[in-house]
Amino acid sequence: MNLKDLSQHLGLSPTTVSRALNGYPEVNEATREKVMAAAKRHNYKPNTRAIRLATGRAMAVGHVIPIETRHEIVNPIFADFIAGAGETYARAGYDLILSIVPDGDEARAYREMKSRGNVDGVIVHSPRHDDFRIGLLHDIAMPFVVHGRATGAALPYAWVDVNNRRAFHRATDFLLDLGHRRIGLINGLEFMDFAIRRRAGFVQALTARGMTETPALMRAVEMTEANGYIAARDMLAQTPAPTAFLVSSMIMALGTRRAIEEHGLIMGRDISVIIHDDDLSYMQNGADVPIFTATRSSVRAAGRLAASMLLDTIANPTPTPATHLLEAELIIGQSTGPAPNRS
Amino acid sequence: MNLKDLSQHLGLSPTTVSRALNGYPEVNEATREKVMAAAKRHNYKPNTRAIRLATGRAMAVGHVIPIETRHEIVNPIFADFIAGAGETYARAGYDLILSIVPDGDEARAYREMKSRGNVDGVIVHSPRHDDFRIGLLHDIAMPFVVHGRATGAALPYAWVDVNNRRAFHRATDFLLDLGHRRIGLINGLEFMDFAIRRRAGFVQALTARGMTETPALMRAVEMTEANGYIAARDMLAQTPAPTAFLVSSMIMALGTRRAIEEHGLIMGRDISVIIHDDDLSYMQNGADVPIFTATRSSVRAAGRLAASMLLDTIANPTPTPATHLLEAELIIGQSTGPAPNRS
DNA sequence: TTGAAAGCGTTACCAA
DNA sequence: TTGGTAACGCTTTCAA
Repeated sequence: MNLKDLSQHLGLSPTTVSRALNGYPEVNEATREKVMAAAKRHNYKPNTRAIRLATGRAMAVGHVIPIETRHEIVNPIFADFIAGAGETYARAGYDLILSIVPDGDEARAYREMKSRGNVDGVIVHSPRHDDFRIGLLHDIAMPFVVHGRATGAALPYAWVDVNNRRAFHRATDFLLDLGHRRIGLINGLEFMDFAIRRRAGFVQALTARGMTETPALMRAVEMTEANGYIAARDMLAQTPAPTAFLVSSMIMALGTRRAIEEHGLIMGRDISVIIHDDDLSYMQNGADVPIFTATRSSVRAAGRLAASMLLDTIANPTPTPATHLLEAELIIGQSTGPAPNRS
Repeated sequence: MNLKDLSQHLGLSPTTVSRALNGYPEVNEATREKVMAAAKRHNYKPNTRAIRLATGRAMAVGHVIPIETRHEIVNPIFADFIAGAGETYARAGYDLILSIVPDGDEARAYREMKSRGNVDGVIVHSPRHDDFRIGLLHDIAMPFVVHGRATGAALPYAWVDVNNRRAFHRATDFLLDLGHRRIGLINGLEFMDFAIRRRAGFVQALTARGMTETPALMRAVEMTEANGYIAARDMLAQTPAPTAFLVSSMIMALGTRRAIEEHGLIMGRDISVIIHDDDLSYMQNGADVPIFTATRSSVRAAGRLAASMLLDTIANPTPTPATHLLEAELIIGQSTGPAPNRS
């Protein structure tokens, strides 16, 4: 059943039927109702391919996940975020195109998206510091919203981000309140924007209490289980050892836990650990709080927000990009106790 | 730059240019070369929207992730699998459309995809036992490949699956070889196909050694951290307690670990744990082996395989669906030791 | 308020 | 081997 069929059934022209269905004001209300009813009755769905060609819009948004091909780093697909964005797209009749792009030819990939015209805009994930994609997308006039921030970018751009700085400030405060004085920071590599912000929050919290950061208790490493292990192991070997850890990802925390156990300590009893991870799709909502404390944001809501910002931009391009900083939600597990009385 | 522009530049008809570019045999080689050169020079990319309408193909594949809306269960987005599939699509010029579908109106969603014509086929994720989607997709003539299996389905269908039964058989064997005699199975709910197969493998391994399964040491629960905790806690409270656990997901294993620690035991020293999880995108490849043993498959390769099966089916529909059973790769962590000498 | 016709950028059929 | 023309299913402009 296509538009022509439907209009013939109704004894109307395709034009009128199209207008009725798309809510144009100039159509007679009686006609509109007849058309709507018939459309529903015959289960008419407009053909997306035809709409796309006729309107010149792709009715699709690309989510671009860059993957690091040189090393074994595969960036996560931000499941919660994307699920949230998907809700928004579905409501607006847009498709979500997931694009896994090897970092070697990202520029080519974006340009091709543009010239092939199969997306109206993109969400940029995993921004790096001063990310080149911002300039590129500007150049090719591809609407976009960044999931995260890219400090150092010369041009303004729209973004949605979790307040990483504040999250780490609060997490650090929390540990300081418990009496911890030697807190180890296990952070991601600091070419990633969020890693810089997280460290800043950590340091600020210490400074605010008249303390200074100890370089020996700070690591910035590739976020892998092995590196989480090494970082924690090395810090635990110091005298005095840290009494708490602040870990910048779930993956690294697996390694951190291993080091702690190898050291003969029990996490949450002998040593406190706070983990921050934005992609907690593998943990459940609500009651499923792990043994340690986790700081997290409403990632799904962030996805919805970013998506509607992008759709807005596509509909009416504005010179001043919108930005949204979301506060992370702090979740306290049961077993993160006070600082142990160890020297 | 579109086809018309390009053909005018060349002094040829759009028809000929199209044929030259698409490798039709009837075009003069000299002409073809001229056309190719001009296309490259002018950086001509055919407009996807037009191709789609003209050919009637969507040049896109849908990956449908059902989400459980009644409970808080959000099915994972199989990052590795999808990344693998994405590679295949990219090579073939297809888009990957990620579709998050609330389980309430899945049928509607599939029918709409069909009538709107924005995908040529779909990958079905997270099949349930006797999944209704197989019949549905058959009815609406939508090509599909299932990621997993749906035992009990009346119709034949194409699938790619990990050999869950064998994986659990081998994992159980491994523990038995270490001397364990009381092994707790913490499994997912058995309306999910893989959960049934995993239990079968576990039971078969016991049976093969003349042992019988102990119902008190087997749980089938919703795969959450909390349930992993409860299951393990309850089993540990029994006398005699299990000396090992076989856990059916990473999420549940977090809870299992918590229960073990609360019980005053150290995982890998006092008690062995094997975790099986197909979606290990958050662990890195290679050396990053956690403290416990993990059984995993080459999920990315499975995604590539499923994708090319689907593209084949789309290109030339065959009555006999292809099926592929992949062996899981067994990864041994350092600390899973022999059975403790506890009664 | 409705309709006819052109157009979107390709492919595909039929002639030449 | 090449070209003209219709077709894909809608939207949009222009007339009525």
